[in-house]
Amino acid sequence: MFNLSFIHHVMGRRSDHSPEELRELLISCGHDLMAERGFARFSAREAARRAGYSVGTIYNAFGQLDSYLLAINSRTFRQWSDWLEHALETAPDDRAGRIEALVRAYFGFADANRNAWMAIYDHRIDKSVPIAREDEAARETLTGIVDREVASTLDLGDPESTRRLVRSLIATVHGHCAMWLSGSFALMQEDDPAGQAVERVLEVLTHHLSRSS
Amino acid sequence: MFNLSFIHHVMGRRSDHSPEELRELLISCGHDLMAERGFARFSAREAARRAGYSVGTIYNAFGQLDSYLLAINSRTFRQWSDWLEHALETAPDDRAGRIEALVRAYFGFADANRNAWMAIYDHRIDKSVPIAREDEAARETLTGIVDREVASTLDLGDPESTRRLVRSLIATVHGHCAMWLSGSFALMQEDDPAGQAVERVLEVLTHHLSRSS
DNA sequence: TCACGTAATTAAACAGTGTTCAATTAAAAA
DNA sequence: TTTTTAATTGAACACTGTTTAATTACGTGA
Repeated sequence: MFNLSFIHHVMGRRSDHSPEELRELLISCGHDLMAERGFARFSAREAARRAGYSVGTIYNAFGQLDSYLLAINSRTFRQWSDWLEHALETAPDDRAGRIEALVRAYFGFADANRNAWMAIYDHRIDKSVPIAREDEAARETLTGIVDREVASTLDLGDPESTRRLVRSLIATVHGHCAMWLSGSFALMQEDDPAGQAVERVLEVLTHHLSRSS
Repeated sequence: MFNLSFIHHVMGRRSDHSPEELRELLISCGHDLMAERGFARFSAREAARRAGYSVGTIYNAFGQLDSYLLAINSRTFRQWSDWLEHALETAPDDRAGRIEALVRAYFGFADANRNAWMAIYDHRIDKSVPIAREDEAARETLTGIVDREVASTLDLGDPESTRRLVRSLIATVHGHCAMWLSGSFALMQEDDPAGQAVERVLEVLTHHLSRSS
């Protein structure tokens, strides 16, 4: 008969990666692929291939594709938080200066990581997908930074009001950033969307400062 | 031989639809499909099937898929503009009242047409795709409405400054709306994002009104 | 009326995708 | 060493978008 021994399959339990290492490896390769291709052209097969595994391994490690994508985006969230913290370290000491640094860093990260950043919002998950504790934490860390910064600038009587305002300001900045990267602002011939966002945020903050004093 | 005459193909030029009618039919079916499935699960094959044609006809009529999707989203833009105009007709006569009506209608349309509305932002086109004049017009009509309303409320000396502010306010409202429909606000326990957007817009407008008077 | 050329329409082919699953095999346990 | 367990695979399935050769309805000219 024919000799088919040259078809060599590496399978079975492998000791070269522990379960945690494997997840880490897959997330790392997936994140790289997401960064260079973007969400629409992301491929689980290709991500697994780059990690030296096949598709099934992703389903093994994450259960479903959505959980894998969630984990990839969580990595982006953590990088984003680090980026913001780093920018705040070298920010001027006055209130407006720190807020401006924060907003510009928000834009800066999105600009420097367009595909990965947009993937966060491209990935729509419905409620049936369980969100791991660590994925939730990665997202909360980001809003936590903004919470902290705004709270040190602005102290409304009710902490709940401050919380709502912070969310609203995040949405404001997000809107500018999203429309910028989607090209809507280019059509509108606005060349400094970050600057506009900074102005809006400061206007709103001064409005609430004068009200609360 | 076998009698295969029961396999009946309807092809060639068909007189039941003029080119314009065909485009209209495809856009209509595509828009319906987009509304019920959303961008991620949209299928050109299925859209063509519903129109009674096959995929190739879409490529015939629109050249490339991106142009077809652009046309579908343009329909959403026109419906959106109509929705806003209609809301403004029954709005209170004072300035703040009209602005609030506008913002709430912005949210109202997005809420009532979630999939179609999100598809506008889900569809990323690169610069190589030519944008038809009518597609551009559909988008300009929407910003035109906001331009008009804000201009009647606020008259900064420089018309260019007003234009930039209007874009920024659109981004502000868009940010709130996008984060709302993506579920980010639900996680943040904000139950009236439209109200928050209205407040931010009015705060910014009053700030600029007091500056210019 | 009939043939001809044009243009609309199709099915099929191609290279991908996500998802599932039986088969395989490496490693751990007995 | 044998048995059990669990990780890994490739193939199968039903879909995508995109391109293209083949088909055929239609308008036109003779």
